[in-house]
Amino acid sequence: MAKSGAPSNVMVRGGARSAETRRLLIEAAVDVLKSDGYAGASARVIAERAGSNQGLIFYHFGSVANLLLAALDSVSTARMEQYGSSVGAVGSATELVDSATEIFRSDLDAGYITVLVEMIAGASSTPGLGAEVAARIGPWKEFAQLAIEDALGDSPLGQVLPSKDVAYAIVALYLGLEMLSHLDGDRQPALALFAHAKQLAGLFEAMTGPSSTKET
Amino acid sequence: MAKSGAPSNVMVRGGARSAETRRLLIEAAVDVLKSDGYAGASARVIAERAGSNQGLIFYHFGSVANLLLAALDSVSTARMEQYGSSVGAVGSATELVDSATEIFRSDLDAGYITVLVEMIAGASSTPGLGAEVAARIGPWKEFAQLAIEDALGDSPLGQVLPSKDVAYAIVALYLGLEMLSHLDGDRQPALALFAHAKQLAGLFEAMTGPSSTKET
DNA sequence: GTCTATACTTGGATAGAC
DNA sequence: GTCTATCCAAGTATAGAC
Repeated sequence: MAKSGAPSNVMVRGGARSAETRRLLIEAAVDVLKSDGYAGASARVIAERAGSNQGLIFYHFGSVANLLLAALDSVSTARMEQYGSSVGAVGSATELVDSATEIFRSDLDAGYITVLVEMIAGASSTPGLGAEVAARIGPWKEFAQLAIEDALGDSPLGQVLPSKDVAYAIVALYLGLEMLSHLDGDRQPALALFAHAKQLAGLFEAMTGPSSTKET
Repeated sequence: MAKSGAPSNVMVRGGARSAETRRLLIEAAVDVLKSDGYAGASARVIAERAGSNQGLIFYHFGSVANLLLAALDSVSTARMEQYGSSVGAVGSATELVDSATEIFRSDLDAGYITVLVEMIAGASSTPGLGAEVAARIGPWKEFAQLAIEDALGDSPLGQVLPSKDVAYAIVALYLGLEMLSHLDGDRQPALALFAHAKQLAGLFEAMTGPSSTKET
């Protein structure tokens, strides 16, 4: 039963050729999600952008939805690898805002949040997809929560606001800001908000005194 | 040239029968956007839910996208009529949060924000749709801005934070919270946030003194 | 003027070629 | 094992019936 035949439902096949094809398709899927959204992400369009045949999508991933989930995974992984290190470096509210600003700007330019938004919104149209997407947002929330706890954990504000709820809000805000920025083709208003947030953070730190910052 | 014939690109036709068909189609379009999202909102699906013929969509609206825009207009209008009166009644930060909470809960149940989210996310896939949707978000931003100015206009916080930027953030947050709530099928985390916001508003009012509330 | 039947296009999925 | 040619369903749009 070892080397036997017909493509099963379970993905991930052996050959190096296969891996390369998969990589190209995932890359193209991410690209199409960014430019044409979920509704425009058909097997044909994705395959064409990958310079590949549309049938391969069903061979390698079983369905378009599965490929799109793989694309979301790819983006999530890339993002976490990119930012995972910068979490620990945060020590105060202003630094947290600075870090968040940089991450948001970077995410916006890379189109990471676009992919996430399109997958969330698109999930409504494909039965079963919602749960899969929901499961993949966990890391995004956890990442935000970790950053918040690192920065505000033992400060007065940290006592009042549960980090989990705040993380939820931050992720929601990211999604919403992406949508509006993307729609208007103008990221300026969103970035202006981060500038205000930094002002507020500074104000808050001044009010509660320098002792509120974490010392390692 | 008065009573002449062939359906032009410009919509809105005369008869009462026509108006009724249009109404049914718009209603169905809103419904389908809520349940199946933009990607699932095809002419066939919408027409079937309206108990109507799919060809009528193209006769009355010229394209599916135009019908969906009409659906968005319908939702926007209904929402503004529903909440327009409650804006003036707000006099303090806590009242503003209370009002916002109620509006958010109502929006969530009615599916208004779902329609908006789907249209924004879906706009990526249809050329030209983005600009149309963007133009229709103006009122939502203005509504939020007006409410904020009413509540915070001459308070200390109102001096620091430009109402336009804050309104932008609020709308973005609404969109994001809707997406997450909708995806998880759980509105509890989002509503918990409003509870926290009320705490903060109360804290803020206590700090700045009762003089910061508006007197009419 | 309003609506239905039909034409044509694109999309998902697979049977079969290599 | 990997990929391509082909099938059928679903989509948009319109020509023509009422």
